[in-house]
Amino acid sequence: MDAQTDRPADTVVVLDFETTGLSPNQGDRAIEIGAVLVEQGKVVARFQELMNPGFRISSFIASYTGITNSMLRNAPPCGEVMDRFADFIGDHALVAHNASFDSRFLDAELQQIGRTRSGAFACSMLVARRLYQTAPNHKLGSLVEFKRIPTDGVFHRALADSEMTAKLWLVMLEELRGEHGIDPVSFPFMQKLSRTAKGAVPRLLERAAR
DNA sequence: TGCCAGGCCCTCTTTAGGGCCTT
Repeated sequence: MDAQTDRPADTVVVLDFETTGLSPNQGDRAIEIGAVLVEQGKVVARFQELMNPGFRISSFIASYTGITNSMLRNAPPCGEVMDRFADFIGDHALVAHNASFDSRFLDAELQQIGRTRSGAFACSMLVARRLYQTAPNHKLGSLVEFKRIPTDGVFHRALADSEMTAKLWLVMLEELRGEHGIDPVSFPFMQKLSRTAKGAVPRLLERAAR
């Protein structure tokens, strides 16, 4: 397996942002980053830091995340945290639930400090939409419940959500290996699966099987 | 004052509209 072009899907950084809103283009900023480094299917490192966006967060965000203005008052600024986080992710492949959201914030925050990422993104939500077409919906919490993945009951905090996303990701990889006979599962295959029309998913899985 | 995300994906589609998902 080519280390650069065909990386294994079980060695990734799974990340999750809590933010002041939905769009960095509208001035929203990150307020917390959580991530786990997964190597060969095992969590080997964790990253979690609050960061001060430089303005007060709304009561909605405080209520939604449990992160308050007083918690952020003495937190380091976004740039300082993101510089450390960029070192944490290195050139690893990246995974997030609804990756288009987290990739926008990651790239916007890195741009603020003149850094970039090299790792490609995959989206656990898009893969889950293909694999679990009978799930009631594809919210992270619903999928965790659907797959009976144990949790500590914490939701909408960055590290907890990244841990749950990592567990969901590994469950999907295990099903692709065990039930569909695809081994090894490469990161590019997961990206391809996430972009395959739902009706064509069975044929893709069949072709990829041993 | 009024407006305000963006990408994916389905369908009563493709010269479009609206729900889902993330905070």
